[in-house]
Amino acid sequence: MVERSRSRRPTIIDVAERAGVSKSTAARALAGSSNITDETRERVVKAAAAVGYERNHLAVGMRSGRSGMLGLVIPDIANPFWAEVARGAQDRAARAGASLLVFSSDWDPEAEATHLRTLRRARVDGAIVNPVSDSFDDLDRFGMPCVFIGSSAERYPDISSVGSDITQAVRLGLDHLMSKGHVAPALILGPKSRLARARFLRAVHEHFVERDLDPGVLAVEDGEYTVEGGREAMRRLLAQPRVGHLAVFAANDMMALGAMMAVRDAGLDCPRDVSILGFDGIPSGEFAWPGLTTIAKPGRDIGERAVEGLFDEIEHRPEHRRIYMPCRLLERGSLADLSVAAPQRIAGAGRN
Amino acid sequence: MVERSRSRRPTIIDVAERAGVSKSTAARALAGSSNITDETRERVVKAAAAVGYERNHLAVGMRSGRSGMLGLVIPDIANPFWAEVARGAQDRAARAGASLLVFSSDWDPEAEATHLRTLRRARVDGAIVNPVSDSFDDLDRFGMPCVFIGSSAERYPDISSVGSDITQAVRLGLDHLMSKGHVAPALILGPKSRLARARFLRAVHEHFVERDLDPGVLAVEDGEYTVEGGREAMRRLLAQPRVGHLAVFAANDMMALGAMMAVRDAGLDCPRDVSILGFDGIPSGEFAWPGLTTIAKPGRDIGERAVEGLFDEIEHRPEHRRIYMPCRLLERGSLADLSVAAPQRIAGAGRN
DNA sequence: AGCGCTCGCGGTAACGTTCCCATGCGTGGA
DNA sequence: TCCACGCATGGGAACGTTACCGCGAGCGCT
Repeated sequence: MVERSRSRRPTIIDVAERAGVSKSTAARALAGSSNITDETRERVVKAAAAVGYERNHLAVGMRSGRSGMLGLVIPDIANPFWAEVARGAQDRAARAGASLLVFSSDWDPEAEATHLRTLRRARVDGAIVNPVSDSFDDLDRFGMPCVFIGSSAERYPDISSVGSDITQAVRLGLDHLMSKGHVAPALILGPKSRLARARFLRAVHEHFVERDLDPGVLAVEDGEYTVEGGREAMRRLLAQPRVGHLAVFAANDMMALGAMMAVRDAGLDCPRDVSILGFDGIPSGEFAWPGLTTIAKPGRDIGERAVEGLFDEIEHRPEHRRIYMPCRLLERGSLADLSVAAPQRIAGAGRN
Repeated sequence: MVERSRSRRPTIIDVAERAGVSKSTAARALAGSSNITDETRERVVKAAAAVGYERNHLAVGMRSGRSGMLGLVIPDIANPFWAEVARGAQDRAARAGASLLVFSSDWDPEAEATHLRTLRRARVDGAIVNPVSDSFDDLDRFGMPCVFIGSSAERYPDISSVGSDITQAVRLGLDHLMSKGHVAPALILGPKSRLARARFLRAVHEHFVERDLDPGVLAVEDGEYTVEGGREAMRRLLAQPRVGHLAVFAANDMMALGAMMAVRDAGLDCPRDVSILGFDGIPSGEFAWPGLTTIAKPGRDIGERAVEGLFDEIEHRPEHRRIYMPCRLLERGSLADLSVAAPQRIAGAGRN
């Protein structure tokens, strides 16, 4: 049974005294390292258990310069994608015996700066950051080993980063759309200021050019990365004159769900009249009706790889690698199959 | 401009030297405390800015016994409800200048114990825990100020806790159901082992008894707190003979969404044939079709209050309070209104 | 048998901070 | 004019840990 003093947490000195050795010996025994008699080690370990000793990581950190803590600064932990990233990072860190300090920046550069300062003061060994601003000059604001997550990381060639492979994801999506007979999907994209938008668009263009198709014919609508943004974008799309079935590739699941609402608002049916493909893989897509077919980003894997990259950075193995994690297709019900079901419907579909 | 040494982070001694004072004076100046000439203080502050000094919280923690960090152990940060709790806790902690160490236990008591040990070693000032097991004996495993979250906290009278007010939530739900003409809803509850289930059921009974109704007539199905659990429970419910419209009150939104799927699987329509009321307020409910009417738990508020309670605990203001946060109704589209549309249907409704 | 090496252990310094106490100077009152 | 008090500052210890160095004993090799 553990004797727990009411007043003070036991230190290694308490352990040493109880074991009848010096604190150096006790430390060595507990570190499991070299030059210790098995008998002495056992005595120390027993004493440690008896007094309920638990190594003080603050003191260890002070002495070694390693706190065993990592920072994670993401836009919002309550956002399902970022929660997945956090979960992956947390699991990977825990497996390496590290802890994770989590902060949400709410897409606010000032909050981000505050949190980074807090992390530096806490002497975290390094930080994983999704930079909220697409452009900021002063990389000194980090002042510790860092790994970036997301597309905006591209702007900082000196910092290694982990993100999803947007190019692969877009190709996956377009191929799937084509396999279902949707040759020229409309695009619902994010704000022009965001780097991810350019990446998405570039991938679409490449894919079309490779197939000798003209990407110029594609309708494009921009919006905020929100349900409302997608809803409005879809409204504008539906207001345009068109022939036949309408297929939409949204750059974000929230927008896709918003688009789905707009379709319903307009008295149309998804997937009968409009097909919608999302991008993210958030859980809500599963419960929508129809289920949202989407390209899922591997949020958890991204978090894990970011931690691994951060360890590399901390150990001064500066691979400075830019890692793009592959995405995968989540096929649910929001895409009509124009290719097989009813060829005659292709002509007649979407009479509106 | 900040001079940042390649090698070493500046300490208070660097600041003191640059300002031409002793480290005691520098510390006093930076602490903003007593007995310092304005001129000296200014010189120190300038020197600190010049060398880019940032107080080492590890050292502060060692010296003061306060690390400025709090622990949060929840089942799964990737679960939307817990992510909300984490967000609230994080914001409240940040407002008090504290950082949050987040861990996911995955409903595994062993993982929970490991994380608590890690938190103790990190010398967090306290921890917020959702105890995964409904019963565990050894409260010593905490060994630091603690606040519990959730129903299972009820078993530990010595530890203050924060949770949602299940009684109020159930009444709110039942009142709303009755106002829509659903007098005897079927219940989809969690596993019998969970304390929350008993709380829920007790609240239902009280509510019925107060109205001189017999709670014995209510159909009850149990299941895991998952989509699949809800789906199966609903399947069993639909297999029972019944007359008229079926109303269901699920103890959890995931189960409610699963139930909605089962309704669709059976070729029925929600809310035309079956009304479903959920409990949690997860975002996915908004995107389901129809939108899930539900009782929303104030996850964020719970996280905030838990941190406040933890501060009380740390400051030895042992209020030992049991706080129940009120829930609110989120009205969407999954409930049929039998009271106005077709009064004659009420007679036939919910006889089962 | 003697020398040297290895091994087990103890002592001490150092990490960066804050707090307590001492010191010295200036000022006001008797 | 002298003493006492207050205030700004400096010096040192302590928080708990680990790394380094040194010492003594034992053992093996020449």
